[in-house]
This record gives sequence, structure tokens and C-alpha cells, in this order.
Amino acid sequence: MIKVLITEDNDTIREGLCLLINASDGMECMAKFTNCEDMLAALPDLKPDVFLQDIGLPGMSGIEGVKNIIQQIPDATILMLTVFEDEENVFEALKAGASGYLLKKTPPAQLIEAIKDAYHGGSPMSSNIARKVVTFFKQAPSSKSKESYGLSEREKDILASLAEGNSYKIIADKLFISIDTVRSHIRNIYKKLHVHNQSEAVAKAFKDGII
Amino acid sequence: MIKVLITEDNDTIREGLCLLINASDGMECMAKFTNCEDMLAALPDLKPDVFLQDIGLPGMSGIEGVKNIIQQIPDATILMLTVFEDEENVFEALKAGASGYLLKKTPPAQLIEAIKDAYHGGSPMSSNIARKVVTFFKQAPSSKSKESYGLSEREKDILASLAEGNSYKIIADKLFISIDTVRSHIRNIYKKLHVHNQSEAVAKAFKDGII
DNA sequence: TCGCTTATAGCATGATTATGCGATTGTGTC
DNA sequence: GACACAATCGCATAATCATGCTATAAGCGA
Repeated sequence: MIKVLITEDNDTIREGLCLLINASDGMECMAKFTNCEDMLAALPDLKPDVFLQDIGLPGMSGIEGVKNIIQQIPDATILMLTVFEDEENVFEALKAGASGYLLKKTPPAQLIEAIKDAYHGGSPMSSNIARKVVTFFKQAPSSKSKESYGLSEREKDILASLAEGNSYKIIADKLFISIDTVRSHIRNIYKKLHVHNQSEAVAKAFKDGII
Repeated sequence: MIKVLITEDNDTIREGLCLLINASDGMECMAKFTNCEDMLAALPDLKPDVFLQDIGLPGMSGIEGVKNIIQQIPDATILMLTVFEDEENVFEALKAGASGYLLKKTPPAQLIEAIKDAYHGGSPMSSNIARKVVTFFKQAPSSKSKESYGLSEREKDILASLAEGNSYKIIADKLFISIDTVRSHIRNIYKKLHVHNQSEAVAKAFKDGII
């Protein structure tokens, strides 16, 4: 018997979900709340298997709620159930520790399947959401594989050394070159990255995956 | 009519897939190959809508194949179809540009659905794969949620401003405080982060997700 | 109230950096 | 061979930073 906990402020939806779940084999709606605060307060006495969590809630947002649930129960299974499909929320929820992300327009039968799926270690999410997540991977390394603004290997070395907090003098000693050469390289790095000081160079290096 | 291209070295599976696709409404198997090399050579003359791509192929691996496909057709829709479920391959394939990831044991009906789904902008993947992907997100920010070495909000502001390449003077002007106060804050930041110059501070801020 | 932290501010000074200009050598390309 | 470019080195100087010490006001928890 999968014990489901619902947090959803809309009465119609909440009660509808509850009925749907109770009418399905192998699961029950063990508890339902209209806001995160109440849910979190009651959580220590409950042992739900799956959380159905709305995002747009009065008071603490559903995503904040997820963070709090995870703090209490690190391996909780949480399904976001929401009208929002924007990337911001999707990634925030997943980062917070949600296991799946479903839209409220998901048909009942599919919702029940999703709950079972999540309970058995899956991560149900609607197709479009999945694509967003997958696209995220695609982008990350593409920026990393860019030609690093044309920095030479030596320049990358020096930039990395800068990021370690080494002074020109130390870098010179470590690389067995003169301090003026270090200056010269850094001058060129600045030109290539279009920056004018160490901090900005290091920041750019991190952002663009050069380091 | 969704035009599907198959690359799969196992004769039985390849022909089976082809028959299955041709027997389904709204799609056809437009071409099939036993290795990536042949497929890539023929690609310029074909305009497939969806690629079904095996990973364990003789010669060029399926993942290398994906990279090559993406180079020719950046927005190609590629479904990995494989026996491997290990993380390495999943992430490599997604990074390379695959849209979905299915196991070969996926039932025929579901496979057909997945092809349609992918064609319509979704990212079908088996439940376990999805969970791997989702878990990936969960890990990253755990380091981010650390207490940032106890930096105060103001200190984080100033650190962020530093990373933008601003000088003390500029930061002071932007935050409407004196340059000595900026110095003071930065002094404290250095103490908390155990660093002794801007570059190291900025590098640490990025590494530990403070910025 | 005492102690601690944060945010603010000032002063001073040696250390370091940013940048301009110039130069030599090796490597690879057209 | 001419030319571009990476890596090396040098000098000079104004600007900026790192850091020591000090100090005040506000807020917070014990």
C-alpha cells in the first residue's frame, strides 16, 4: 500500500486527488494539507511513501517545502504537481530534491501510474519537462568545449595559477619564468577575455569552463 | 509521416524494429544501417525525423555517432536504444545531444509511443534513466547549500561585485559606502574564506557555489 | 548588561597589479 | 622567405590592493 501525502491549496484539486488515489488499487491518501507549514509540522508523525506537492502555495512555496522535507527525510519521494512549466521552477524543484515533475493537466490514469512509478524508483515527468532537463545537459558542455577565447595552453596554466591565489612572483617561480613574462601573459589573457583585472578574468574562466 | 533511421548491428533487432515501425501508423523506417560510419556517409542525402541509435556498435560507438550527427544536424532528434543502463553512457549520450534514452527491453507499443513523443518535442526515457538524470541535479547543489563559510549577505554582494571586475572604488560607489568600508568587508571575506587576494576569493566563491 | 557580529568609516604604507612600449626566439603557414 | 603568433624577458610608473590598527552604532542572544 503506497501512502500518499498531498499538499495543495485548491480544495477541488486536493479533494479530487485524494478521491482518485483512494479509489486506486495499492495506494491511499494518508494525509492532505493546504500549505507547507502545516504539512511540515505534521511530518514527523507521518511516514508517507510519496509526496504530491503543489508549487504555487500561500506562504512557503512548494519548492521551499521540498527543501524542508528533504532535510527531515533525505530520500523522500516527492512529485511536483503544478501548472507552471517554466524552466526556473523545474530546475529549482529538481535541485531541491523532487523526484518527478508533473503538470496538473496530466490525466488521472497517468497520474496514478506516475505515483507507482516514483514509488518504485522512477522519475515520472511530462515529456516537455523531460526535454528541458535533457537540453540542460546538451548546453552545459557545449559552452565548455568552446575555444576558450583562443587562450593558449600556457595562458590557461597561468590563469589557473592565478585562480589558486598565486601572485605574479609565485607564478613566475612555479613556472620557472620571469615575473615580466607572467605579466606579459596576463596582459594577453586580459586582452583575449576583454577584462581588466584578475577577479574578472577568474570569474570569466569559471563561468565559461576554461578552468 | 515520421521518417525513422535505424543504426543497429544486431540483424534480428534491426529488422524487427524496422518491421514494427513500418507496421505502425504515421511512421516509416526510411533507412537502416549496421554501423555509424555507413550511416554518417549516407546522412547528407537523407532527412530523417528521428534516429534510433544503438550504443554498442562495431567501429565508431553510438555515442560518437551522436556527436557526428549533431554536427551535421544540430537539432536532430536522436533516441538512444541500448542494453546499457550505466550512468556513464546515459550522461555521455545526453551531453552528446541525444533526446531520449530507452532500454532495448522496452515493449514495442511503448517504443512506438516514444518515437512519436520524441518527434513532438518530448524526451522519452525509461523510469530508471530519468531518476539517474534527476539525481544528478540533486547532487550538484548540495555543495551550494553549504553555509558559504558564514559570509554575510553584504559580504556576498561585495564578493559578487568583485567577480564582475569592479575595483574597490567602483564597488563603493555602487553600494553607496566608502572605499574603506569596502576594504573592511573584503578583509573579512578573506578571513572567512582563508584567502589572501581577489583571485583566490573569486575562485573559491565559484567552486563552492557562493556566487 | 556583556559579549559577539555586522556594517560602517578612517588612516597609513609597503606590496602588487595594470598597462604602455619594446625586444628576441622558435614554430608553423602560406 | 615573409608573416603571424606563442613564449620569453625588460623597464617604468600610476593605480590599486592587502593589511595593520582603530572606532562607532545597531542588533541579537545569553
